[in-house]
Amino acid sequence: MPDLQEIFSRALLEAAGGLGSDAVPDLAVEPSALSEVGDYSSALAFRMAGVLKRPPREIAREIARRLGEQPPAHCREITVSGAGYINFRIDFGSLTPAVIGQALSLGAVISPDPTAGAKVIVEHTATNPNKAAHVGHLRNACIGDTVARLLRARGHQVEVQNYIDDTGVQVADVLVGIRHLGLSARDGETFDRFCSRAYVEVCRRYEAEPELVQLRAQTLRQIEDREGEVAVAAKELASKIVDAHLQTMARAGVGYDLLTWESDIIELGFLGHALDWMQEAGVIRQPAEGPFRGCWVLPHDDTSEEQELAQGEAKVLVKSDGVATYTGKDVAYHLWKFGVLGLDFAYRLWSPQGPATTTADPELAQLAPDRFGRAARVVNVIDQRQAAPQVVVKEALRRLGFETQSAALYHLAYEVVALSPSAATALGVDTTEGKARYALSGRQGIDVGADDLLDEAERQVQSKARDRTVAARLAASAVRYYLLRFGLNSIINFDFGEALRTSGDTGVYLQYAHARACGILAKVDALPMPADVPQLSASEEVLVKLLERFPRVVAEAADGLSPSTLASYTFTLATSFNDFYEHSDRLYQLQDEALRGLRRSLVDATRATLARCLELLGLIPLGRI
RNA sequence: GCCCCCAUAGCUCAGCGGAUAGAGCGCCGGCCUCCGGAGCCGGGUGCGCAGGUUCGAGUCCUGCUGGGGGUACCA
Repeated sequence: MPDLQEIFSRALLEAAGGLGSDAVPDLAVEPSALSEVGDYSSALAFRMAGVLKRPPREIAREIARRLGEQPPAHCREITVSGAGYINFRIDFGSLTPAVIGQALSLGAVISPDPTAGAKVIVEHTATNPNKAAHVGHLRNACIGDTVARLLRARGHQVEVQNYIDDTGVQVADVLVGIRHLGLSARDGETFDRFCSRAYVEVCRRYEAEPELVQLRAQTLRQIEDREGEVAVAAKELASKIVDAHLQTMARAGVGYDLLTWESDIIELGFLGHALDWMQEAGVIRQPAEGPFRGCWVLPHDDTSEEQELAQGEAKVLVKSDGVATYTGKDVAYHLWKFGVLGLDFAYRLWSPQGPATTTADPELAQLAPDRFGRAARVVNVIDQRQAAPQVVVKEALRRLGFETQSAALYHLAYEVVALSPSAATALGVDTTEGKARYALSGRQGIDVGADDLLDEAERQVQSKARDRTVAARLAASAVRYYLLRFGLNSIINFDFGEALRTSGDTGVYLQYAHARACGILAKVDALPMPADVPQLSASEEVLVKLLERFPRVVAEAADGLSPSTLASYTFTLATSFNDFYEHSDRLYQLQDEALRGLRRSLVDATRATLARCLELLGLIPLGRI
C-alpha cells in the first residue's frame, strides 16, 4: 500500500540525518500548498537552520542532493523552492497502478491501527425516552454512528450503546401528564408526537400548579423504587418511545449494538453497589449539616473537601430524599462499561432483527452473559453542556482507584443545534429580539422533529428520484451530511434551506457524483490497466493524489474522532471527480485502448473510494438516481 | 465571580506553526446538456482588537471586546 507521506517523510528524514544527527526534527512531508512547485513538500530545512546555523536554502539543497542520489519510490523529481522548501514530484507512471489497485481492494478495515485490539464502547444518542427525537438528537446520533464506523475502519472492536434514561425526571413528567392530567393522543397523532405535546403541556402547567411538582417527585420515587404500576407504566412508555427513536434513527442509517436501560442498573443493584463502594472508600460523603445535609456528594476537589461541603461546591449523587441523580447512576454504568463493577446484566434481543438490550430478568436472557461491556476505552458522545457531570464520572472512577479506566474515558463533546432566525420564525418563535440564533427547547415545544425533517427532505427530492427508496436515501443523505459537515465545536445554526439543499456541498451532490461514476462504468466494459501508463491529465493527477491519501484521511478522522474531516475530504473527492468528468473525452468514445483502460480503472477506483466515504458517513451509496 | 467554546468573504463554514487564507450559498457572465446539469468555467478590497513567542502566526501565549454555554438536591 503506497503511503507517499510516509515514504517521502522517511526518505527525507534519513537524508537529513546525514547533516547532523541532533538537528533533525520530526517534521513530516505534507501535500504541497503550491502545486506548481511539487506534489509533496517539506519545511524541514527551516527547522534545522537554527540548530545548524546555516541558511535554510543551503540546507534544503544539501538534503535534496542526498535525496536525489537514491530517490524514494514513486518520486520523479526533487526540487528546492522558495526560501528552503523541499519538494517531491510524483512519478504517476508507477503510482497510478498502485493507487488504483489499492482503491479496488480495500477491505472492511481501511487503515489498520497497530494498537487496535481491545474493545471500544461508543455511547451515543441517549435521548430521554419521553418524546419524539429532534434534530439535535439526530446530530448526536449521526456523530456517534460515524465515529463508530471510523473506529471500525481503523480496526478497532467497537460496541455501540444507547443509554435509555427511563427512570429520569423527563419520563416522570410525561407520566404526570397522562396519569394526572388525563392527556391522551389525538386522532392520527403518533405516540412520540403525543408525548412531545404532553411534555410541553406538563411543563407549562408546573408554573401555575405547584402541587403538580409534588406529583412529579412522587412519580419519580415510585419509578426508582421499581414498585407497582407506576414503574410498569414508565417502562411501557419508555419502551414505546424507544421503538419510535430506533425507527427514526434507522431512517438516518443509525443503529446500535446494545440498549442499556437505567431501570436495569437500579433493579440489578448496580447503583446500590456502586454507592456502597464509594461510601466505603470514602469517595462520597454525607454531610450532617450545611447545604448538602442528608445528600451523598462527591466533592469537586478531594484536597479541600470540608471547605467545599460548607460552601455547597460538590456534585450530588444521591439527593436528600434518597433518589439518585443521573450522574450517580452514570458512575455505576461506567464502572460496568469497564468491567470493574463486579455485576452484569442479562441480555436479550430487543426485536428480532433489532439491537440487543439489557434485562434485569435472567429468565429472559437470550444472549451470552459476558458479551457486552468490558471495554478498554469508552467514548461518550454527549453535548458540550454536560461537560461538568462527565468530569464528575471520570473523577469518581479515578478516586475509586481506577486510574487507567478514568484516563480511558473520553467525553466527545459537540456543540448543540440551534435555530437560525428564519427557522425560528418558521416555527412560530418570536424573533423580534433579533438574535443570531434561537435555542431548541423540547420543554417549550420549539424544535425541528427528526422525522418531520426527513419527511420534508423526502418530499423535496421526490420528483428527481426514480422511486421512493431512492428518495428516502437521498433525503437521509441530505440531512445526515448536513449534520456531519460541521466541526464539533460549531453550533449548527439550523436552517431549512441549507439542510434541504441539494446542490453544492451537500449529501445529494455526493450521491450524484457516485451515481455518475456508476453510470460511466455501466457504459464501458471492464478493461485491464495498461502496462505502460499513459500521461495523465491535470484532473486525473488530482484524482490519483486524492485516492492515494484516502487511508490516511480515514486514520486522521478516526483518531481525531472527527466526522467533518471525512466529510470535507469526500466533498473534495466528489468535486475533483466532477471536474475530471467535465474535462475528459467521453470514455465510451475513446479509441486508444491504453487510455480507455487507464481511465476506466480510475473511474472505478474513484467510485469505490466514494462508496467507502459515503458508507463511513452513514449514507447508502446510490448506483442510480 | 470562576470554567469551557466561538469570532475568517454579504451569509453558512473549512483551514490539526509553513509558501499567494479556501469552499458552499447568493449575485453577474459564460459553457455544456445522450458518461444522468442537482454539473463545469470565470468574476473576491475577508482572519474582532492590542501585545507577545517564532526564521515564519488565521493557527501558540497574555490581555481586551462581543456572542453562546456551564457553574442545580435537572440532565
